[in-house]
Amino acid sequence: MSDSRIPDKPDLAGLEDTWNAVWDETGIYHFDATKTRDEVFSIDTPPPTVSGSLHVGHVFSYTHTDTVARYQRMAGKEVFYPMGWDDNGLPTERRVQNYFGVRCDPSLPYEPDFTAPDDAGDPKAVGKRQTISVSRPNFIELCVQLTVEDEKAFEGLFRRLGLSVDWTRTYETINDHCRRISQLAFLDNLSAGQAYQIEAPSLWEVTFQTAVAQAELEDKELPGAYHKLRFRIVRDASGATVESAEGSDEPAIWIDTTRPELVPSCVALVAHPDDERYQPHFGGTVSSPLFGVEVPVVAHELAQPDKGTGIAMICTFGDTTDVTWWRELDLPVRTVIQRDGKFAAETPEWIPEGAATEAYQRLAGLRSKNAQDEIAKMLAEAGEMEGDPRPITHPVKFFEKGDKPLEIVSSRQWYIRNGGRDDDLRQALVDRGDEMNWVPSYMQTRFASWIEGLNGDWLISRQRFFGVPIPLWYPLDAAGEPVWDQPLVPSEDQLPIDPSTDVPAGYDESQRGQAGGFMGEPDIMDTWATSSLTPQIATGWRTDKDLHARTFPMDMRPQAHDIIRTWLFSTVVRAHFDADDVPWRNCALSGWILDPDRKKMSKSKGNVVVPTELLEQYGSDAVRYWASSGRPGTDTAFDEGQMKIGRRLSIKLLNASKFVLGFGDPSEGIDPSKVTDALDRSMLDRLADLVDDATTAFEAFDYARSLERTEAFFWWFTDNY
RNA sequence: GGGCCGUUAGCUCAGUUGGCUAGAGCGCUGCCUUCACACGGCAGAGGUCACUGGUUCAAGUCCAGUACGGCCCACCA
Repeated sequence: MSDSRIPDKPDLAGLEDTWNAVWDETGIYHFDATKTRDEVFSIDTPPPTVSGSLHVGHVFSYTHTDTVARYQRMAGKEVFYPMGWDDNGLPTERRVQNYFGVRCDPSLPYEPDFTAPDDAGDPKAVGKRQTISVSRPNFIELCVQLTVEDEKAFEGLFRRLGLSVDWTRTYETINDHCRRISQLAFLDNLSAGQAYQIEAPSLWEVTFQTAVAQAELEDKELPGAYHKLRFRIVRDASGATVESAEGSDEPAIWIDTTRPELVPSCVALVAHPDDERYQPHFGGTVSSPLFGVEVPVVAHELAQPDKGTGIAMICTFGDTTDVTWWRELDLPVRTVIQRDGKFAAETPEWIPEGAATEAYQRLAGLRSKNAQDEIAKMLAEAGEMEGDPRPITHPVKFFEKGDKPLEIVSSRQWYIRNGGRDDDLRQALVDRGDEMNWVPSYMQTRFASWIEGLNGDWLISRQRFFGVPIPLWYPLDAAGEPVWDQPLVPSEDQLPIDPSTDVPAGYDESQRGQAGGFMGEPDIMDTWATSSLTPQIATGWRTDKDLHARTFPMDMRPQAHDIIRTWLFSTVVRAHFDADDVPWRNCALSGWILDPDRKKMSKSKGNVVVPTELLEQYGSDAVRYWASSGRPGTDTAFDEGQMKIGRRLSIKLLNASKFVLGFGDPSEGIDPSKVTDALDRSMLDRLADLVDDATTAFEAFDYARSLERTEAFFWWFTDNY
């Protein structure tokens, strides 16, 4: 250190560029792949979604991880710190569609010479131009083409923020490597019996027309209404026909339902076995209003005597309880709502001809909401509904990215076992939580309670077009029907494949869709099916055994607490199967950035604060200072005041450094044991305590505590020493 | 309905196994253009530690309960 490096007037401006250039030239953050596992600290960095832009929340949580990375490096560890970009999923799919004016059609063949339209990216062209259909491989190419620009911008911002990432180690979740790992892991799961397909009722999004998983659900409080409907009693428990007594009302059971439109798919009425009001009717039958379909009255302990009239109609399927009842009581399937969310045009075969069919035809083609209004009218006209519907609000299940209530339809889907239907596996996964250190510790409770509350396996197939394809084909029998249970599996060296354009061994393209030929699996995998493999992707599982051995299980997974049930849990499931181990030793959960606009400064600001502006205005160190003041797992208010303080602290630090360096060249070295002045020794003691304190804090991933202590010491040092 | 977290100065928050008159920063008041720093320094005002009980020589800290705020989960009749 020479005096010429000490400026007369220390200034923050340009520090980021200066040091980024040095870091780049020296490759100081490049991973040294010769270090052994115990010398390495490896980080499973969350890949941000590259559609859209980074926001202050990213700056916040990625800074936390970076402080830990830098601490570990100072503590002597070789830090493995890669970065991924997530370009799977609906947001990217939509963005590619709009940007290029294309639509993914897996039935089309790959066109190697396809180029994007000239007006790609032109906002004026959106919605006006003719949509071009392209094959899935072409669509993926366009996605990569579009996201590479975003990735550059993201990388630029992260570099400016000072993240000590190894920028030579990046991945995109849709690239060949990730598709390969994703398909490889799936095929492993398949051969181990951990992945399976089944035709079963599952939650269905009618807008996107795809199945969704339990982890992607969200409850919304919606207005609804109880409709009290009459089911006439047909037979008693002995099977004898029940006649109405002379002059009195026909004997009937009244039920309350919020979904009267599902009366045509009613398969039974259910009440609690202990409910004395309905015990006499168990084993008997009733006739559904309007449609006159005779259904049994059954008993099941899930029925709640205090809800509605205490007896419910079971429809296939109105809600997840219906699925349970249908399965456990061995009831038939009578589906009326199709995958597009509309009532089937054809009158179902179980509905009698005549008035019942006429009634059904008034519902045919309608969506649930309209059908509900229509049937309420009919029920009222027919005198089958008592009084008016009684408005209530109730929770309704939605896909977290959807805007229509989910329906339940029966379809063939792929699942990965996750303990939802297997107590031993469930317990094994809960126990994996004990093998990991949780920061903050109470987050483990969320992990465990999510697993304990699972009610089915992980549904990974999606009826979408963009994503990592399920790497299978099916032979077609002589009648041209797929033989689902004999999938054609690609070999490992073929991966990644796209069954919509690639051909299984022993077949040629001309046999696609032909009797005696083959068909590709049409579904893709859920984005989490790939994201759950980020440790495997980053560490070179099955592709770079040497690197994998030096970095896996990883040391740290930083992530937000809202995706414990999705990303964190699914990653644990995958590592449990793939490695019989945990994916990482430490889970560091970060909190949210609370929007200050909600509190007070919404209009006064007017414009959205983007991270680049913050970094310009306050400097990276100041923004990092603010981020680091948010304690692990704690939601933190966006606070420019903290950034101002951070900026002052940074300047103070530069000036104090200048002052200290003015005393001479510190590289001469000072032996602390030779310091005799009481004042000096006192300061050094205090410093040693601080180092202990900060080290302890960082070992526990508590960067905020470390900052607080260090800052306090620094002010004491400059003021008093 | 079940569970988790929180409630300390006007604001944002520290307070680690219970232990000296409860701390910091911001903001506020007053003073200081001292040669590292006015992007600074010094001094000061400001708190029934949500509430109620309990354990203890001693409780912001432990226990029980209550209230309020937030989050997660739950079978939509």
